[in-house]
Amino acid sequence: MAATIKDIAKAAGVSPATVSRVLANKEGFFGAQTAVRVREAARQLGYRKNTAATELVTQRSHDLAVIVNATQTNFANQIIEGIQATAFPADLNVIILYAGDADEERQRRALTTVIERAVRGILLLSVNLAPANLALLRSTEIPYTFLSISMQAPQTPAITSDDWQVGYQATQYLLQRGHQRIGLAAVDHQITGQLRLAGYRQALMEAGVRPVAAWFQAGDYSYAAGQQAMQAYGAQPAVTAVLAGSDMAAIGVMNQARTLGLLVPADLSVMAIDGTELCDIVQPTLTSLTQSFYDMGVAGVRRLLADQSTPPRETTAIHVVERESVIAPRAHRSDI
Amino acid sequence: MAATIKDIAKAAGVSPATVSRVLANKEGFFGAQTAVRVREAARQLGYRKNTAATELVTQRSHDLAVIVNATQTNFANQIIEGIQATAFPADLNVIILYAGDADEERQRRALTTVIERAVRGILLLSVNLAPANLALLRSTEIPYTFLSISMQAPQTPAITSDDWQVGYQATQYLLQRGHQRIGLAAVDHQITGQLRLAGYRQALMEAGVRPVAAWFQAGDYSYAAGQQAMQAYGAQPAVTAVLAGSDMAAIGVMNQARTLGLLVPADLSVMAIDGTELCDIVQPTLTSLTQSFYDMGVAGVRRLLADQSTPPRETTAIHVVERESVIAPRAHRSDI
DNA sequence: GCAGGTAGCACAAACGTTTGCAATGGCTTT
DNA sequence: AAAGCCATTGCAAACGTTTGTGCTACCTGC
Repeated sequence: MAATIKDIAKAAGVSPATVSRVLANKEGFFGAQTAVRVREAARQLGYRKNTAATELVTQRSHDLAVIVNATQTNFANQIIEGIQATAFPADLNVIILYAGDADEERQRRALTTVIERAVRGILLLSVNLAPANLALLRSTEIPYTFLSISMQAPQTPAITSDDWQVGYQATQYLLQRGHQRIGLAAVDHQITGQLRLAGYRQALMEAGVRPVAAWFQAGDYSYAAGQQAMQAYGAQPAVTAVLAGSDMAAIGVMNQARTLGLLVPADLSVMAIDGTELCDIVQPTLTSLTQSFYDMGVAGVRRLLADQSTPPRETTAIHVVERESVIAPRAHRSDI
Repeated sequence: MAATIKDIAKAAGVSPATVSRVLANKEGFFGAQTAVRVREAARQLGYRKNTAATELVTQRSHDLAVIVNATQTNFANQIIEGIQATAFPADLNVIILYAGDADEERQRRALTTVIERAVRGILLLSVNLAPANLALLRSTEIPYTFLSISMQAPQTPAITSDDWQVGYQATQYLLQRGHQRIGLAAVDHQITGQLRLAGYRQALMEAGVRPVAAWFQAGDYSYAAGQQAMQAYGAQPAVTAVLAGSDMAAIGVMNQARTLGLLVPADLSVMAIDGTELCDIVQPTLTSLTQSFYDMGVAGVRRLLADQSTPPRETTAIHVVERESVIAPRAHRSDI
């Protein structure tokens, strides 16, 4: 039914080989008027290239796969934008697959789909791969890189923020605004959370503040985790500021604080980690430690295109964006 | 390098045909111990199926393509969840492509990518296809369906909410709460916005209210569009309630209202169309006309799997979810 | 003891494309 | 005028898989 290169060859009175060369624009391999005839025939017949056939013979795909976890991290779009923008000029098509963060089976299926397609590279977008699936990924020759979060296993290539610095710099900023009793909420026990916690503690220590265990409320970066953390701090919180693991978590903290009768930032300062557009649309707007998600996407594609010679771990820039949710604690304010 | 079924055939001492049948589990075509030998050899060699070869010979893909516009509509995830949940049991892999809503070239590229891959079906997720691209899509034999928004062209299959009812029911709800002067903000001039506007006007008329032109502020469903609409209503708005085209737009309206010194809902009620999780995390929480996005995804896949015999247009359920952002207007309240 | 059936497997064609190699013919160079 | 070159094209193999057809050996039932 669908027209093939042979049909065009017949219609244009040339061989399939020539048709292939014309359609692929292999300059210098065909005459000008031949090209015209071929292209016209192709148009007439409504020819569509058969990617499967091409990939079979060339042994090479033009696809770059992005695997995203389903629990929608709201910064995924920014990373994907960066990926697209970089892949496009390199003549790569970006295809995105959703895998459950929790569901190992769905992860496996997404993975095998792209592996069997022999894509050019795989970008894993804040997905925590089950060990078996990581092994599966490693067993192929397809280059891959984790984005935004890295795996525990040391040699897995990843492009992330420097999470230790994330914890450190955010905490430093809060200290600098006069806070001492600072909470850290809704970061997990994986490597990302551990590093942020370590940076946070270091910043406190350097400022001569002994971190108290209750200031740290672990969680999974979700809105609910933020709520729970705030609930744990209570209506008379020991802390004057809370650093939340994500924008969503920060909003959870804020809303729960309000429920407890606390005003943000008058009674409690809140700072978010991520800095997506959510920070701007929420009231009060959220001061954040902002990550360069777009750059992560760009760097991810670059790395897949370049050779794997680059060091496996790479970080992108972070910076503090001041908005409304952080002010000096009561004790430091003149209005007391 | 990569092992093929021929390698397995050699290793297991059978023909490639048998290997293929074993690996495809074509029951009754091979002996039990043969199967064991083949599978073991495949495991040993780290065999990965070559999808390109399979698709070439079977002339059939197991992929279902979803094309999403880049301007991230925050309900896309829900639709995709519905798609995944339905596609998974049908043994379909879901691959997602981003196309710009504005960028015709990116649209075309996403489209040709999936067309040349001969996917089983194409789901277009709130994307407004340029006419040339719609023609391209139509020129293939691949079934497709628009989701969430439909095209002007009458015969394009689509699964959406009944947008007339969206406008009608939301307005009715506001009327019922005592509002008369009701604004409609940030819906576009395309078919979706037109229908909502028509439903809105009908509801007003039935209640004996003559809609005033200035009550309607068109826009593109974005946060900024919401802000602009509210700016147009001004600090002494003629309306007592605003129905916004999306959750994001509603938040834009609310924030701008606050900037103008208006309290929501005390001074102005705001109602959102969509009802995503944003409505719950914002302060005050947003009363919404909620769409069944998950169901849209489900219905979309069903339609592609079933034959095209079903009517081209199909709608999913809508309902009002009451939250905090709508109360009776001042004039109706006892506290005046 | 034989016709007919069946289980298990191999052969080979086919899918649509790319590409190394060879062939052709015209032109330039000496 | 022979030799060489270049532009243009065709031939045919190859990519890895699926599947219709045919073959062999064994079994069943009479």
